[in-house]
Amino acid sequence: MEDIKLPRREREKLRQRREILDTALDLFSVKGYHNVSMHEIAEKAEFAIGTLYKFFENKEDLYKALIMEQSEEFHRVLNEAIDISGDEVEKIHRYIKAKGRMFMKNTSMIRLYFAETRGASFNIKAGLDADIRKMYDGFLHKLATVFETGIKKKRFKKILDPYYLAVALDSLTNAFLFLWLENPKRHPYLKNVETIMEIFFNNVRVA
Amino acid sequence: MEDIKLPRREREKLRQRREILDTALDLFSVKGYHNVSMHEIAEKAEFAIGTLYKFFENKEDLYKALIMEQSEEFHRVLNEAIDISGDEVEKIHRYIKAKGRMFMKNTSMIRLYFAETRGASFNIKAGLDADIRKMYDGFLHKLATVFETGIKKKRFKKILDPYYLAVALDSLTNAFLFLWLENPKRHPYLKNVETIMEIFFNNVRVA
DNA sequence: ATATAATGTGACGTCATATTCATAATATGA
DNA sequence: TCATATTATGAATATGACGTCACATTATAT
Repeated sequence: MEDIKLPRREREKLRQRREILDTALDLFSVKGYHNVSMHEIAEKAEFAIGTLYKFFENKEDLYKALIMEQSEEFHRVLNEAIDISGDEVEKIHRYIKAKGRMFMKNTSMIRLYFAETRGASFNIKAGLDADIRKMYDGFLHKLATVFETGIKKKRFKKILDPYYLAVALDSLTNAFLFLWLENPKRHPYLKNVETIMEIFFNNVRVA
Repeated sequence: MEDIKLPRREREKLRQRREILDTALDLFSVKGYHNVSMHEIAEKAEFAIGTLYKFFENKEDLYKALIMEQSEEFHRVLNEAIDISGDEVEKIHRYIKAKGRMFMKNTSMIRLYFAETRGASFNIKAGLDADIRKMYDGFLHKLATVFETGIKKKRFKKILDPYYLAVALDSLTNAFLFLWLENPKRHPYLKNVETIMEIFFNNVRVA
């Protein structure tokens, strides 16, 4: 975060770049990659077509820049949630809540993010997908270490591979966040944070 | 299934239609809707372009026919798994296994199916999405009744909304099936069926 | 065997969209 | 202020895909 002392011209450029990306995010997240034209982005962002090509090689390049930026922000927040100190259950609780906040703060971003990590990403020919998967899996492994530590400390049962626990928890949070996306009033995520904790940490079956 | 006694010509037509759809499935599931042209489908299926338009109004129509057919088959099998008699845990076990079999039998279909039900479906303008969601949600509600009955019979704790239990279970199975898709040797689903049952029916936390 | 109907074909028209580049507008600094 | 460099513009071009339709091929009936 040391972008404070750039030459005026450079800062101006960055600001324009940001405006283009923000506009593109709005459009892509609602209509999808193939249903948004460069003209549309240019018009909505109030730039000429040519200007877009000053900032990005081509449409795919613009899209990649957008996705990478958003994904990095998303993962930064999630990693932070489990990095700061606390016991294992706390960390997990924090992660579930932080993820929820990220969703609520920017649903556009989320829609795009999931188009890339979930449903096979058909938008972009190659490269991007792999990068994001790597970040995603990196986070899952980190989450797995939380479980691993919990098991070592005998807080959690040692019945399962920690990585699988991480995968399971991640998928549960996604499921409830999707419910929330579809119908926020009917399925308030904050209430369901506890549901997730229940499912994960308590028996469903009667002993 | 009473298509045995159609006039020869009609049967021939159906066979051709099927060939087109099968080819389209291969292509769409790998490259996505927008990266497959009608020409490409025609060529791979060894028909002329014009012939495709004898069977389907347009590209979108072809795609819809494909998705609906595949989705119906998928849900037919899942519904069957929880319809036949047995106690609630058995039904759930059967569902998890049936879903796994469907994945393994036809991964192409699955990729397409998830592109539609998961990641926001940007492919098709309207209509299809809603139909599939409806089928999907119908199934979830049916799965929920299994939990509901289980709770009534005091097999399951009454701590959670049965619908949420269904959503959670569905999402867990998806997560492990995605793992399997990515790396079948490393993450064999059949072994993970038990993992899923463990997570769902046993405490993770030490009592 | 021939006429007629049904079906299959693929070159081509049309259109949408990505990208380019000559020119205009603007900024810089002497 | 004016010459020069930098940046923005958008009309024009290149590309590629959908979908049509006049014609070719094949099947059916007399």
